Amino acid sequence: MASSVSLAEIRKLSPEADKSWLDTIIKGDCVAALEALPAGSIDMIFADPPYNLQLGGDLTRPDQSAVDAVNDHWDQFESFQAYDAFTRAWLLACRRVLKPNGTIWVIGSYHNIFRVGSSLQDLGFWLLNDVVWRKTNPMPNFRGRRFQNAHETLIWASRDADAKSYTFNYEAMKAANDDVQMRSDWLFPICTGGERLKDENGRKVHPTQKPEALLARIMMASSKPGDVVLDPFFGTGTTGAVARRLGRHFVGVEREDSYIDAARKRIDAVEPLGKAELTVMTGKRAEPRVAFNVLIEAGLIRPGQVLTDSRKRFKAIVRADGTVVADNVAGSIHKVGAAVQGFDACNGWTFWHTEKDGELAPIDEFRTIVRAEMARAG
Amino acid sequence: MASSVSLAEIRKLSPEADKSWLDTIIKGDCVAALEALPAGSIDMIFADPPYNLQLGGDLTRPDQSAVDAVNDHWDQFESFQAYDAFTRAWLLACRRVLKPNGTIWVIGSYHNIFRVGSSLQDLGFWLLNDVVWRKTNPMPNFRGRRFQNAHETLIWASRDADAKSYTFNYEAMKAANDDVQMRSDWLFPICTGGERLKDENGRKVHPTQKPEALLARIMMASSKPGDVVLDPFFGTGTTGAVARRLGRHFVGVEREDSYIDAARKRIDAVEPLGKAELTVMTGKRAEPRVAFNVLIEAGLIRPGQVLTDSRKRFKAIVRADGTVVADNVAGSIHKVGAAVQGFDACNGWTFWHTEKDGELAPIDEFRTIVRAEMARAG
DNA sequence: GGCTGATCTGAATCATCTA
DNA sequence: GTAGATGATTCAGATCAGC
Repeated sequence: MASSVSLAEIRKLSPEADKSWLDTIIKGDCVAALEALPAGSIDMIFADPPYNLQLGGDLTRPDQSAVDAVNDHWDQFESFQAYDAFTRAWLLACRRVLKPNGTIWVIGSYHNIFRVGSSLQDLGFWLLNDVVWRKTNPMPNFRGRRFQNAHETLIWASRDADAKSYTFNYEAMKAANDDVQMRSDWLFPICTGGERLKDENGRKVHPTQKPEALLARIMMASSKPGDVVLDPFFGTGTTGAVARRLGRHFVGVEREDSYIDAARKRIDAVEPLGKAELTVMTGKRAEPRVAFNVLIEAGLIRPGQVLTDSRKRFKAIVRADGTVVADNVAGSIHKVGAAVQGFDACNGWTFWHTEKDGELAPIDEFRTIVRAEMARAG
Repeated sequence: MASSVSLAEIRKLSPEADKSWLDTIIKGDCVAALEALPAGSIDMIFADPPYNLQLGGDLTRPDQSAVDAVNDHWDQFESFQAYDAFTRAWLLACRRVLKPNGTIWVIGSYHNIFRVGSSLQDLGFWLLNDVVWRKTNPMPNFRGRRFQNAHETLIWASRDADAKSYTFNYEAMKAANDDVQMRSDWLFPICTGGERLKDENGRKVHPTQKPEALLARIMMASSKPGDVVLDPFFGTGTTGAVARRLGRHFVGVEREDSYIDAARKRIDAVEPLGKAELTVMTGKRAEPRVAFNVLIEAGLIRPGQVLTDSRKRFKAIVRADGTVVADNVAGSIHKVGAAVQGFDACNGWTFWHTEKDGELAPIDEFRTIVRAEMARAG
C-alpha cells in the first residue's frame, strides 16, 4: 500500500496517465517533491508545517519581496522573513497541484499561524474558516506567566476567491452534531495512549503527532470517498492512516526515513471501512431537480387546483402549463410565491401547500413521491 | 468624567506633568491622536480595529429577511496592502505610548487577524498568547457552505521580546477558574439585551459592540487597579466603562461624534467597584454539549456498528460521518429514531442502544463518559 | 403579573444550473 | 462568458404580542 517511489521514476512516466504516486510516500523536500506531481491533481491538502522560527539552513528559497518596515529588530525580522519565504514556497507548490475546487487545511500555533494565514491570503487562497482545536488535555503553563495554551488554530481555504463548488459535507456535519450546524471550535484530546507511536525504547517517534480524530473530522467535512488527499509534511502518517480508513487516497511527502518507515507500517495496518459506512449524508441540494409540471403530468396536482401558503393568507391557482396565477401575477411557483409576499425570492416548494382531508401539506411532499419513483426507475 | 480634549490643548501642556488626558475620549484619527500622548505612558492597550470584512453582495436568511451586515465606510480597504499599512501605522503609534512592560490586546476575525498578528511580530512585539473568544450565541451560517463562524481571536503581546515584568494576575485567574489555570479559550455570549446600546429608534448604536465580560476578563488578567488602559478604536466605550468599573484609568480615541456621545453618557453612568470587590471575578462556564460523532471520534462507537432500540424492534447502522441508517432512512440518531417509529421527534440518545456482553445499554452512557472529559476542558 | 408562542437579530468574506 | 431561472439555507437569546 504505502511504498516509496523515486522522483525520477515518476517524472519519466506520462503525468496524465500516471497514478503510481497515489497512496505513496514521496521522500524528499516538499517543494521539490511536489513538482513531480501533475498540476490540478489533488482534492484536499492537510499541512502541519514546522513552526520552529529558527530555521537556519532548512529553507529552500530566497525571499523576493521588498521590506518596507523600519525598525531595530533586524535579527528577529530576518528570521520571520525566512519563515515567510519558506511558507510561500510550499504554499505555492501546493496551490499548483490543487484542483480548482480543492481546499487546503493548515494547522499551527500562534508562533506561525499568522504568517501562514497572511501568506495564504497574499497568494490568492480564499479563507473559508479558521477553526480552533480545543484540547481537552493541554500541557499546563509551568511558569504561570501566561494563559494555558489550550488550543491550536486551523485555517481552511479554497484555491481561489471565486471557488464555489468546493466540497463541504454540510448535512453530514450537521446530522452528526445533534442536528445543529458544526461550529468553528472543535474539542479533541491530544494524541496519547495507544494511538501515539512509540519506538522500541518507549520514546515517541514524532514530537507533534496529531490525533486521528482531528484528521477524520477534517476529511469527513471537506472531502469525498475516492478523493486524493495530500500531506506535504507527512511525519508519521496520520493523514495517510485516516485517509485509508475513510476510503480516500493519500500522497505524503516526508524527508526523514524514520518517519517514513513508521508511517508505512502504520498505514499498512489500517483496515479500510466499507462503502456503506462511508456513505455521506446529503441534503436536498444533491437531489435531482424536479419541474413543477411533472407533478401535474403525474396527476398529483391538477390544473385549476388551489394552492395556499401555510397560513392561508395567499392563494394561487395551478394552470395546465405548470405555472400558477395569483391576483395579478403569473409565473413559476417560486416567482409567484415571492411576488405575493413582496420578496425577491421564495422557495415555492415549501411555500405553497395543498389541502388534503382538511390538513395542509407542502407541495414538496409530492416532489418527494416523484423523486422516489425516479430513483426506482433509475 | 469622560470629557473630550483637543490635541492642541494637550500639546501645549508639559507632557510630563500633564495628566489631563486621563479618563477622556480624544476625538480624531487614532495615529494622529496618539502622537499627542507622552511616550511610555500606557500600561495596557485594547484594540478592536476594523476587520476588513470584504463582504460581497447582500445576504438573506432562510426566511428571506435581510442580514444587517457591517458595511460601514470605516471597514472599507482597497487591498491587503492598504490594510497592512493602516495596521502598521496604528500599531507603531501604540507601541510608542506603551510602557516597556506594557501589553497590548488586539481582537479580530479570520479576515484580518493574520495580518494583525504578522504585523505585531514584524514590529517587534512579542506574542504571549492567542486567545479564542468562543461565542455561546454566534450568528448561523445561513447558506450552509461553511462551518458556523463561532469564535473570534484575540492576540496578547508584550512590547518587546525580553519584557519580563508585564502584568499577569495568574493567581487571580486561576482562582476565578475553579482553581485550575485559565485556558486560552474563553466562552462568552455576544453583546445583546440591556447591555447593547440602542438609539431612540431602537437601532444598535455601534455595529460591533463588544461584551463587557470580555473586557473585564482582559483587564482582570493583565492590568492592575490604577493602571492606564488605552483603546485606540473606542467606539461606544466598552473599554472605558469596564475600566471605570474596575478602578482603571482609560484613554479612548474615536473619530465619530455619535459614538463619542454615546460612550460618554455610558461611562458617566458607571458605578466604580470598591476595592474589596475588585479581587476575583468568575466567568460563565460551558454547558457541555456532546454530539454523536464525538463518540465515534473518541472510539466509543465505531462505524458499521449496529444500534437497536431497547426492545430490538428497530435497528440502525452507524456511518463514519456520524449519521445512522435504518431501512430506508438516514440521518442523525434523532431523525432516524423518529422515522422508524413514525414519530415527529425522538431522543436518539435514550432510544438507541448498543449490545455489550449480551446486555443492552443506551448510547447515552457513552455520552456520560465523554462529558466527564469535556468538563475537564471547561 | 405570568406564561406561551411568534418575531427579531447578531463583525458574514454564505449558489448552482441551464440556455 | 453571462443572463436568467431555480430553489437551498439558521442558532441562541432577547423581545414582544396575546391571553
